[in-house]
Parts: sequence; C-alpha cells; structure tokens
Amino acid sequence: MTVRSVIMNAMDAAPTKRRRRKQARPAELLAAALDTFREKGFAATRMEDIAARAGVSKGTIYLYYPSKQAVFEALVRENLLPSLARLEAIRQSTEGSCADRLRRFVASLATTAGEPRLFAIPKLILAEAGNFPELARFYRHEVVARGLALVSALLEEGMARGEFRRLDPDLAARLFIGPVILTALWQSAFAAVEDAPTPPPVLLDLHLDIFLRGIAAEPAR
Amino acid sequence: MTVRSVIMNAMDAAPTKRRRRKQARPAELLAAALDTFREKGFAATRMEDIAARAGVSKGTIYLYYPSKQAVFEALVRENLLPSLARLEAIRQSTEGSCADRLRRFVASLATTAGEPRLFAIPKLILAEAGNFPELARFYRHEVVARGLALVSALLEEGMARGEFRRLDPDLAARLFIGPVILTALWQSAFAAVEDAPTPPPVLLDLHLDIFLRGIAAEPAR
Amino acid sequence: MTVRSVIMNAMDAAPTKRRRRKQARPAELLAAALDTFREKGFAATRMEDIAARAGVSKGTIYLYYPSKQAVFEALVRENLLPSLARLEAIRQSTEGSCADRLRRFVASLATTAGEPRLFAIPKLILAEAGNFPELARFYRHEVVARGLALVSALLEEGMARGEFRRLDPDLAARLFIGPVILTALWQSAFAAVEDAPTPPPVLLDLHLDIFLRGIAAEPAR
Amino acid sequence: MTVRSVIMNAMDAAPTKRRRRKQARPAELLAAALDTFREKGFAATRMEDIAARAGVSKGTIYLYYPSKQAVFEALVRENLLPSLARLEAIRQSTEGSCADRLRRFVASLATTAGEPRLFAIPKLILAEAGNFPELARFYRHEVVARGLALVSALLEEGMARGEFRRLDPDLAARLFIGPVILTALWQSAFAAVEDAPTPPPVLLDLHLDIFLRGIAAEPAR
DNA sequence: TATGAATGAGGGTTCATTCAT
DNA sequence: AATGAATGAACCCTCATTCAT
Repeated sequence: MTVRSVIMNAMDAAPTKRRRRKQARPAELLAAALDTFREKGFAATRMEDIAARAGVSKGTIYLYYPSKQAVFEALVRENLLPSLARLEAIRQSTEGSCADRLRRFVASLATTAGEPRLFAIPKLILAEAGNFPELARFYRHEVVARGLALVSALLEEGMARGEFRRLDPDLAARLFIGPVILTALWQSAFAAVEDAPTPPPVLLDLHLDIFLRGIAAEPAR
Repeated sequence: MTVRSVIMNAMDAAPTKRRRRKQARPAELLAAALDTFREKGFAATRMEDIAARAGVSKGTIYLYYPSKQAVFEALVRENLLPSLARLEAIRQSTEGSCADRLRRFVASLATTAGEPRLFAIPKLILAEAGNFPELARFYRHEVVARGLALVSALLEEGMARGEFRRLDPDLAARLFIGPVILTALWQSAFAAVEDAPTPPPVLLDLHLDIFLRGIAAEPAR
Repeated sequence: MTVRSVIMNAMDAAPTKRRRRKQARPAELLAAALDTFREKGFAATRMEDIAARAGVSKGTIYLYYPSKQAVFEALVRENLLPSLARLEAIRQSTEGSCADRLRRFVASLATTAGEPRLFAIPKLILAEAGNFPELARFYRHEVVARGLALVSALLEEGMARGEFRRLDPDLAARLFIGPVILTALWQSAFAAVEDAPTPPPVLLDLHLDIFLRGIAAEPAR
Repeated sequence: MTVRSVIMNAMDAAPTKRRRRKQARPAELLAAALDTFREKGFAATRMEDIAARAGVSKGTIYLYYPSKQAVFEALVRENLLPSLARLEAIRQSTEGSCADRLRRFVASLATTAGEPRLFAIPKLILAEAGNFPELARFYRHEVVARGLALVSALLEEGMARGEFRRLDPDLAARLFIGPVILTALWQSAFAAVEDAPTPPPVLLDLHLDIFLRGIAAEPAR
C-alpha cells in the first residue's frame, strides 16, 4: 500500500478541494442565475452574465446544465419545493387557532426562509409561462395547487371549528395568498423605481387583519 | 397653421379609404403588437410577427415607431390611460355608497372595457420592468399611483362617512386592488395550462364580500 | 392610372435590378458554396466564408436557405440532375455504335458541361455520406442508380447487337464508370499536391481503349 | 544507453499487465480513433468519443498525441505502410505470370489484411485532403505513388515478357487500381443506404477479367 | 408611403485543449 | 501515467434595424 493510495482512500472520506467545488457548483450557478434573471428577466440574461457572476467561464455552465432553459427550470424546482415543505409543516402543526396558523403561513411566505431573492421566482414564472408551458404546468400543479390546498384545508378546519364563517374554501384560499404573492411581484417589478417602498410586513399585517375579520364567524346575536 | 396641418385637416374632412387606413395604422399596429406580446412575451416577439399580424411589411412599422421598445411603450401608454379615465369617472360620481362605488371599480377593472386582451399588460410590465426602467417608472407613477390614489380617496370618504372603520387608506387600497391585478396576471400566465379556470367574477365577488366586511365599521354595541 | 403605377406594371415585365438580383442570388450562393466546400470540406466551411465569396453578408444566406446543411443539399441536387439529363440524352440517341455512345458518355462526364468545379461534388458526397444519410440515399438512388442504369442498358444493347461479349451488365457498368469518378476524386483530393497531374482525357482514353477491348465480342475463330 | 532506456528494456523483458497496457495504448487509441472517424468523419468526431471508445479519459489521449490532427495523421501512417509492404512482397515474388501477380495484388488490397475497417482510410484522406495538405502530400507520394509504381513495374515486366501489349504503364496502373479503391470508397460511403450491396470479390473478379483481356498482347494472326 | 432584401452584432452552444489533482 | 473540471475561441443562427427601390 503506497503513500499515494492512502491519500486516495482518504479522499473518498474527505473530499479534495476539487471535489468539494464540483459538489458546490450547481448551487453556485443557480444562485448566480437567480440574481441575473431577477435583474434582466430570462431572455435578456446571457449565459456569460451568469457565468461571470458565478466566477466561472461560460462553458462551465454546460458541464452542469444542458441549456439555458434547463438552468431556469432547475432554479425554479430547487427553490420552490423547500418553501412548500415549510408550509406543509405549519399546516400539520396543531398548535394555536386556525387564524394563528394562517398568520404563520404569511410570515413564512413573506420571509421565504430569509432569502428575499426568492421573491423573484413568481415573477419569472409569470413572465415566462407563455414560453415554457411545461414549466408553467409544473408550477401550476405542483406548487400553486399544493400551496392553495394547504390553505384551503386550514380554512375548512377553521369553519368546522366555528372560527370562520362558511364560504368556498378554495376561492378564499386564493384571496388569502394573493396579496402575499402580489407583494413579492411588486417588489420585483418596482424595487428600482419605488421612492418610499412600503415594508411588506406592515402591508401583510393589515391584510391579515382585514381578511380574518372578513371571514370571521358571525357573532351570535 | 402649417401647410401640412391643412392637408391633414382636409383629410379628416373627406377621408378616402386609403387615408383612413393611414390614420388607423398606429392603432392597428399596436393591436397586433399586443396580441403578439401576449402570446410570446416581449423578447420572443419578432417585428416580423407583428408586421404579419397587422398585414403590413416589417419596414412599415418603422414608419410609425422608431424601435421595438417604442412599440411596447406606446402600447402600454395608449391602453392604460383610457382605463384610468374610466376609474376616475366612477370615483367622481356620487351615486351610491362608497362600498357600491368600490364594487363598480372592480367591475370596471375586471372587464377592462370589454377588452380582455388588456389583461396582458400588467404581465408584460412585470416581466420587462427590469429592462425598461423608464417604462416601469411611468407605470408605477402614472398608472399605479393614480389608480391607488383613487381607491384611497374613496376609502377615506367611506371612513369619513362612517361606512368603514379607520385604517391606513393607502395600504388598504393596495389590498383592495391586489386580487384584481392578480386575477389578470393569473389568467395571462396560466390560461393555457389551467384545467378548470375559476371565472374571475366569482372570485372577485368573494373578494368584495370579504374585504368590505373586513373594513366595515364596527357595529356599535 | 398614375405614372407610378405604369412604372410598377412595367416592372412585372422587365424586372428591376433588385428583382434580378433576388432571382440570381440562389445560384450565386451555391456557386460560392461549391467553391468553399471544395477547398475545405463541409465541416470546415464557415457560413461567413461562403457569404464573403458571394459578396454578401452572413445573414443573407439565411434568406435563401434555412441552414448550412440545406445549402449543401441544394448544391448537390441542383448540379447533379442536369448532368444526368445529358447522359439520358446520349443514351437515347441512336446514332453510332454502342461503343461510340459509351465514348460520348465518358466525354460528357469528363467535362461536366464545361464546369470542372462540379468534379468536387462526388468527393463531398462520399466524404459526408456518413453525416447526411438522407443525402446519401438521394445520391445513391436518384443519381448513381440512374446513371448506372443508363450505362447498363447501353451495354445490354451492345451485347444484343453482338458488339460486346456476354457479361453482367450491372457490374460492368460500375467498372465502366469507376475510373471516371475516380478521376474526379483524384483531382479533388490531390490537385494541390500533385506535381505533374495527368490530364484526365489521356487517362480516360486509355480507359475506354482497355475497357472496350476487354468487353469486345470474341472474334469468331 | 540512458537510465531510462535501461528501464524500458527491463520492462520489455518482464512486462507486467500495467506495463503491457502502457505499451499498447497508442495502438488502442488509434483503433478507437479509426472506428470513430469511420462512423462520423474527422470533424464530427470528438476527442471524448475516441477516449470513451478506448476506455480512457479525454486527457489521456494528449499524453500520446499532441492534437486531434496528430491522431489522424498517426492513424493514416501506421496503417498504410504495412499494407504497402505486403504489396511489395507480392511484387518481388517471381512465382506465376504477371497476370497472376496482378490478381494477388487485388486480392491483397481487397482484404486489406483481413482488416476491413482500413477501407475507411481512403475516404478519410479524400475528405480531409484539403484541410491537411501535409497529410495529402504524404499519402500521395509515400503511399499512392509507391503503390502505383509497384503495379507499373509489374505491367512493364509483363510487356517485356510479351504477356501484355504495349501501353503507358503508369496510366494503366491507375486504371488497374482504380476500381479497388473505388470499391473501398463505395463501401464506406453507402454501406448504410445500400439495399443489396454487391460483394466486392464478384466485382473485382470481373474487373480483372476485363482489364487483363483489355491489355492482353494481340494474338499473332 | 410601403416594401422586403440586406446587414451584422449578438448570443447559445460545442469542443479541442489545458492543468491541478 | 491518468483524470476530468475548466476554459474560451469558434461558429451557427437570429433578428432588430436600415435603405434602395
């Protein structure tokens, strides 16, 4: 057993700098892509822009993703599913009233795990849905539908408990989530030209206030 | 009065078919552009596509607009200002309660003067705001801000009258308009992949119901 | 009827410079392509090379042919079918012995209508057959097979007349045409490095001499 | 004698499997290259294709050949010289008539030492002659010229012996070898699209029959 | 006014080659 | 000796824009 082979074996356990890099590359590339897509949109983003921001050369991207479209799709998929998982966790917790859990939903979405750059993804999806029907379908069915279903279930639970008055839970779920999404879109679109941006928390607090009053069970007379 | 304007006026007086055509050209081109941008987005739309849909040749577009970007900007400006004017008219009418007038706001926006193709404009703005900061600023300040101001004023009137409880009228205006805009975006983005689309009126009725309850003045005990 | 419309009508009969150019472009482009493919082969030829040789810009080629491959295919098709037609004419003429007509076949092929650059086409086909199976099939079945059939028919007529001895006419046709093709290939491949090139006519005369003796009917003893 | 050569000699004396591998590498690489070039042509072959077929990584090829072009040149040189040597041996044997030896020439070329993949080399040369003038010169002068000289000498011997009639031996040599080469090219190019390929031996037998009759000495009257 | 042939800069993608490991 | 991640020059193709007719 040579010195070299010992080293090689060690590498399996403790990856070399090179291997660690290889592992980290996809995430680095997607982060760079997100930033660039956010600023310019999909079409106006050049592969070279992404590469430069990631600190690699253009060709390197193609070692990890076969096309610009594939980068975009990976970006969407990788980032949305974790967000959904967090919502799922909130829905399943049984602590607090349904109204409380709705508040936590909003808080979770509004912070998107402390990564505000993810706010840009809904904008990208909306903007590019026409050009990427497959991606639109994925987003519509795997992300939006599941997100709405979580809210809808929570609303139904609230109705059953008598917290909320009776109304169509699917429609109400859309109205509940709408302002959260719109806040994200707003930020994406007008951040650069907004003079005095409203901090999202203030807006969302008012949304919760109005919405929860609006669906509150009628007080018995 | 220049020689040219005399000629133009003469044309207005006795327009031949050809002359009427010439006058109508810009509007025809913008209509064709709107349809094409709706389907493909700004970047993926080729000048040739617009020209073909308008029934003219590529070069002709440049007789009326100096660039593709100028076509886009004209499209936005020409179509949004009339919509705003209609909202203004509603705000100024003094018939009915404030709640009623808010209902008519929503109805007006939801139909966009019976031209559902205009729904696509917010999506286009959203997608291209990063690439056209000047347009984003125009839209933000000339369209959105004015629209919000109208709603805000109506809400304040309602508070003064005692119809609504006290809350920040600017924020509430955003929350009021949000679902309308989002419905438009939703339609634009997912029409192609939506299995059973919710008709916007049903959704917007529920929105009005919840929102108006949510901001209603507290019943005196 | 205006002056202008008179001019326009005249244009239909006597095409303007612009139209004449448009008509001539495809042939000019194919000529430039042939020269460039001859020198460098298909893969090493850049569209820009072809464009420069034709005196146009890169983009212009795409107004007439949708891809580099399409240029190549058009080049082959346009140039080979006329050559085949000339052979057909010779085969159908009934003047002279069959041997005479074979001599005229060779003469016709060897000059390729006075356009020696066409010699390069068989080389291109052979070289690229692997990459363009569809083109190979076209050439094999529409050009080679038909050319061989013509020769084969002539040989059979000669056998029936007693000019030639009995042998497989299809195989003999290949052996007859072989040296003609090979001469073309030879020229294409080694023109640049050949010290003292053999003039094809001399070689082909000897070919005719040996071949015709080789297939001559046995003298009655 | 250097230290290194001592080591190398030692390796020759007692080659381990690993060492034998190292020695065999160049030949393995050339074999993989030949197969890939045959299928796709030079330009469309990627170094990675060759590497994969040889079971090594891309970088390894560069340990043995400095460039793709060098691989191609080595391939040609290594494979053609042995074939020439076999022809030389036939030419020098004095058994049989000259016609017999010509028959053995054809047989030797047609089988290319039982390695039919070598048939592809003339096609590759043909296709790339324009891009590799140095290689074309090598092939033209070191391979073709020497091959033709062998045949030419045999023909002259036959003329001197009275087997063959008088004719230009260099030209006749080309006509003699032509169908053999063309058969190789044919196979390479059309194997994939040929419906009922003629087996080369049948074709070449007829070639020998016609050619030898065509150059046979005139019978005394 | 209208046309559409022509342009040429620009960007996605490929792949021979390099070099740190 | 061998690897394979990384590079970046090269090239096909697109399309906004121009301009002669």
